[in-house]
Amino acid sequence: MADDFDIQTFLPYLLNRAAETAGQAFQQHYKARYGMLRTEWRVLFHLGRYGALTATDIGTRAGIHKTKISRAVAALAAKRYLVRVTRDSDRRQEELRLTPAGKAVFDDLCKAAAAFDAKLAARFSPEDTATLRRCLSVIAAPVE
Amino acid sequence: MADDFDIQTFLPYLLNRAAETAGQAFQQHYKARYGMLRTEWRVLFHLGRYGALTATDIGTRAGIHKTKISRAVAALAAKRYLVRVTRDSDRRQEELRLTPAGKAVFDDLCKAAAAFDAKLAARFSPEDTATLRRCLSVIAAPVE
DNA sequence: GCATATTGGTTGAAAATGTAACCAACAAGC
DNA sequence: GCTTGTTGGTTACATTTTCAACCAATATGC
Repeated sequence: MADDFDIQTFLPYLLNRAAETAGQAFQQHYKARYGMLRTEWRVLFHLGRYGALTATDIGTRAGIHKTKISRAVAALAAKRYLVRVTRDSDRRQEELRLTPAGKAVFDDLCKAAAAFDAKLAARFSPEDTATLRRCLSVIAAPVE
Repeated sequence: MADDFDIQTFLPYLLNRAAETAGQAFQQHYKARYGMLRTEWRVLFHLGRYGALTATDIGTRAGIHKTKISRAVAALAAKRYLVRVTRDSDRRQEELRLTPAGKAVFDDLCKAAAAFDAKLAARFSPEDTATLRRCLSVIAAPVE
């Protein structure tokens, strides 16, 4: 029977609820202050952290579908947070680069993110936090 | 500067990616086989596990907004997986009950869920899995 | 060179979600 | 009784997401 199974401990359910709670709480920073959507913040982040990338690069690294990237890039470009530079080597590709304004937002959000992360992690012992991050990385990685 | 912060270890990001990977993988069971959405599966689950509840009850327990519940209940009713019984004590409330068909789907999905969960958990030591579940529960709980 | 397939990225329509307004049943004050 | 406020639940509309079709640039086979 199904009585020995409880959704309260079901990992996909727990993961989703935890992700939603944490995500909602952090979204304040990029949404309220900069009117950004989650995908926009992620794209911004990747560019700030890893330098100029193409849309496909970001999609691959972050596991985001290209249509979502495309729209996030358009939104960020409209906000003047990034510029697109068509590559000479292959004129289909465009390199995305943060503008100074985009870099400033990135810096600000990184600070907020680091603080937020620290506050979350502070609820557990360092060992548990490390275990948590490790397990999450494993689960997030595409199945073997 | 923002160089000491990496999104790869940022908990909201990790949580979201892990939740998405796990959720996508499990969704096969309820989506492909029964044409259900995630909220539908959750509502079904709560009814199967905890007996007759009202829409508001489920929303409170699962942290789902009432419009999502409302639509999920309508979809489940259309599939004849549940029936609504207006309460005499308060005719605004409707008790939701699984039909035999709904119960059968619930049983099947519980089996699949238990197997899926076991497979996920098997990637870690029992201690780490316990830590993972505990941390996720804490994070998922509304902030104090 | 030319035809075909592939890749980077965008666009449009359909599905799903979020927000707010809404309706009916109840409760409280008077 | 009548007004006002609250609650359970649905509906309408705007925003997002998803899916498929699409266009242009490049690569491949001949």
